[in-house]
Amino acid sequence: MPSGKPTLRDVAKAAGVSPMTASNALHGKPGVKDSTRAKVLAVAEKLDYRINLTASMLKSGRSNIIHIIVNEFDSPFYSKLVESLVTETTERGLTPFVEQTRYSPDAAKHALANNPFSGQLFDGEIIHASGLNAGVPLSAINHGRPLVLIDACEETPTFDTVNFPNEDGARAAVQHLIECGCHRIAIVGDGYSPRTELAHVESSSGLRLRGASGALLDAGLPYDESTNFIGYGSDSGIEAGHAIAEAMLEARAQSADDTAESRSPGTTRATGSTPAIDGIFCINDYAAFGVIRGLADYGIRVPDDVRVIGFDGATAGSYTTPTLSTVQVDLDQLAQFALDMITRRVEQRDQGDGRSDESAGMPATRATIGYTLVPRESTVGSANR
Amino acid sequence: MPSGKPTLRDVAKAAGVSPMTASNALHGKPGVKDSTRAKVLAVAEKLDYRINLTASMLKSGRSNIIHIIVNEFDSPFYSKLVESLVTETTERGLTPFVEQTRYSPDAAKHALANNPFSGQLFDGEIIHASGLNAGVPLSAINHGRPLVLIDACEETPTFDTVNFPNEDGARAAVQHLIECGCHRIAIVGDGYSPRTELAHVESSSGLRLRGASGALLDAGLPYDESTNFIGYGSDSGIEAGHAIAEAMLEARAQSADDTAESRSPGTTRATGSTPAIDGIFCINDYAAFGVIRGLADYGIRVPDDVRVIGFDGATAGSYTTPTLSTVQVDLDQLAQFALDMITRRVEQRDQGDGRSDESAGMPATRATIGYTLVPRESTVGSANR
DNA sequence: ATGAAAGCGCTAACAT
DNA sequence: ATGTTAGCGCTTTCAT
Repeated sequence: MPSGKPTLRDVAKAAGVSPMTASNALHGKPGVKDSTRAKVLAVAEKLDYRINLTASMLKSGRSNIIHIIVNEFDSPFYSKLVESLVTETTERGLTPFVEQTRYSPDAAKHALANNPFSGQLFDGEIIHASGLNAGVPLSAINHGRPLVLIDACEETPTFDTVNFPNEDGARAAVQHLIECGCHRIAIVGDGYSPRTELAHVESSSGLRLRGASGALLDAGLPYDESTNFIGYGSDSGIEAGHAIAEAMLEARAQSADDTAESRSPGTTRATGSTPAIDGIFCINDYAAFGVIRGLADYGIRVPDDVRVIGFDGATAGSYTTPTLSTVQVDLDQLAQFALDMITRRVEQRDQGDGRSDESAGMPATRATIGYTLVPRESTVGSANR
Repeated sequence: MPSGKPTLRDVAKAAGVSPMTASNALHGKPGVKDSTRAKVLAVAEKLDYRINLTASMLKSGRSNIIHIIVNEFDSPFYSKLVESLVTETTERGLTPFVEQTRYSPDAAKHALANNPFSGQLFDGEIIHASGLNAGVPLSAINHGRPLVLIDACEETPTFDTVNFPNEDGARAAVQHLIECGCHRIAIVGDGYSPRTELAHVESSSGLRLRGASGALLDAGLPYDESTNFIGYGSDSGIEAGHAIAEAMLEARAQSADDTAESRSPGTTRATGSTPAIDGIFCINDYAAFGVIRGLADYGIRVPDDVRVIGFDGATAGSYTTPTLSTVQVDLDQLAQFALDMITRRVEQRDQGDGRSDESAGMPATRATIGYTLVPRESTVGSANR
C-alpha cells in the first residue's frame, strides 16, 4: 500500500479494475456491473478512499460549490439569511461557500471578480444585492456564469433575481398599525422621499417606503417629512428612537400648552397642535430593536406609549422584550427559488453545445417570496400572548 | 488569442517568458528581474488572467483555505464568533470556509472526515468543540493535520486549543451580582452539579458553573439545587425564566404568609422563609435574553425585581431592552490565537522533511482569551447610562 | 461493460 | 535569472 492517501488508482488496483471503472462505480454512473460496483465500493471503504476534489475539479470544471455573498454575518437578518441559504444548498448535495462584504462594494466586487475561486471554482453564485447596484458593474464581472441576485429590485432584471415582498409587506405592516388604532405613524428607514419620487424606485428601502406611505395615504393619514426618521440598523435605530421620543415629548408638552391656552385665550399660536406619534414602522427588525431601545432611554414604553413593527422576521424578535411584531419573510422559500435558478442554468450549460461563449442563453427570471404578518407584543401587547 | 479563459501559458507567451517565470513573477517570488516581473504583471492584467486555484492546489497541495466549523449561524454567539474568525482569516490572506453542524456530532464528524475537501483542500481547521468531545473521535479523524479546537476545555489538551475564560468570567459575573446587593442568586445553565463533581469538569458549562458556585460560596451565599435552572438558548431560557418567576412569586407569597403568621403564632411551619431570588447568572447571553423574556411573561421586571447577567458579550446585548450585562469575551483575540496556532503548524509542515507521516510534531498548545465585565441595565439599571 | 490514452493548468525540481 | 521536464489525480474521449 502506498505511503500517502489512497488515490483512485489504488482503489482500482485493489479492486482489480481500471481507474475509469472505479471512477464510474464511485459516482454511481450507469454501465457498471453491480458486482463490480459493489467490489469497488467495498475496497474504497476499506482503504478509506476520499476523492481528491481538486483533481476532479481541474479535469471536469465542475465543483458543486455555490458561492454565497452577504453583507455581514453578525446581524439578526443576515445570520438568518445565511442559515436558510446554507441549509438549502446542503440539502441539494451542493457545498455552500459563504463570504461577507461588510457592506463594501469593493469587497463585493472582489468576491465576485478577483477572488481566485470566482469563475473557476464556483458552479453558481448568490449575492444579496442590497446597496450594490451603484458600485458594482455586475454585467462586466459576470461572464455568463450562473448568478442570482437577492432583493435587487430591478424593474427589468438583468440577472435572475429573488425579491422580498417589499412594497406589499410594508403596506401590510402599516395597515396593521392603523388597525391597532394608530393615527400618527412614523417611518424609520432611509429617509423621506416624496411620493412622486417613489414611483420608479428600484431599491428595497424605496419599495418599503412606497408601501408604507401608500398605506398611510389610503387611510387618509399624513405622509410627510416630519414623520420620517433615518434608521437601518441598531445604532442608527437608537438615534431614530431618540428623535422620535423627543418629538413625542414635545407634542405632549405642546398639547398641554394648548390646553392651558384654551383657558387663557390671549396668546397668538398656530391652531391645532400636532398629535403625538403613536405608531412606528421600521424598515427592518434590526432598526426596530434599536428604536425600541432608543425610546426606552426616554422612558417611552412599547406598546403602551407607542406601537412598533419591523420587517424581516428576525429570529430574535420572538424572544426580545417586548417581542417584536414584524413582517416575516419566507427565507426558506427564497433559498429554494435561488437554488432553482442556479441549477437551471448549470444544467443548461452542461447540456449546451459549449459554443455559446457568453451563454446569453435564457432570459433573466424574477421571483418574489411570500410573507406573514406576525403580530407580537410590540403592537398588540401581552394580551396576545 | 485562445478561446477560453487565459491560462498561465497564455500570459507567459504574451510576455515572452516561460510559464515558470510567469508563475514566479505573479507570486512575487524572488529571483525575477523587476522589468520581467513588471511585464508579466502588465500582460496578466491586460488579459484579465486569473490563476486556476484548482490546478495550483492539485500541484502544490496547499490551498490557503481554513475550514471553520461552528454549530450554527443564526445565534447571537455564533454569528459573532464567525464574524471574528472570518475577519482574522481574511486579514491574513487566507480564505475562510465556514460550515455549520447544527449541533449534530455526526455533522461535525462529516465536516471533519467525510467532507470531500477535508484533508486535501484545507490547510487547517478550526472547530468550536462544545458538546463534541463525546461523539467525535477527533484523533482518529484528524491525521496530523493542523486543527484548533475552540473551548474544548480539556485539562490535558490533545489538540491546540483556545479556551474561553469560563471559570474566571463566571466568577466575575456572580461577584458583580453580589456587589449589586444580590443575596439569593440563581444560576441558569446545564443544570445543577454538586461542587465535588465540578472539581475536574472539562466542559465549558461545567467550568462556568464552577466559577459561579465558587463565587457564591466565597461570599457565604448558598449554592444548591433549588437555585439551579436549565437554560442554554432562547427557548430553554424562556422556560427557565418562567420557572424562576414562579419561584419568586411563591417566595413572595410565603413571605407574606410569614408576616401574617408572626401576628397569629398558632401555625406550625418551618422557620425562616426562603428569600426571593434577586439575581440571576445565565451561562450565556442567548439564555439570558430568553430568561428576561420569560420573566416578563410574569410581569417581573429586570433589573427592578431581579438582576440578570449573561456571558459571551453578544452584540445584541447592547441594544436590547434592558441592555444586557455580560462577560464580554475577546473573540478577536480568540481568532488571533487560533490562526497563530494553525499557521505555526502549517509552516512546520512545510519545512518538515515530509517523512513524519502522522507528524506528531509539536505538542498541543493551549491558550485562554481575555474578558471584560460589561455592566449594563440588566444589573445596574438605567442610572448607568 | 470495461480499458487505454491523453491532458486539465499549474508548480517542484532540476537544468542552464 | 530564466527555461525545461515531469506529473499532481482525476475524468473525457475513444477504443475494445
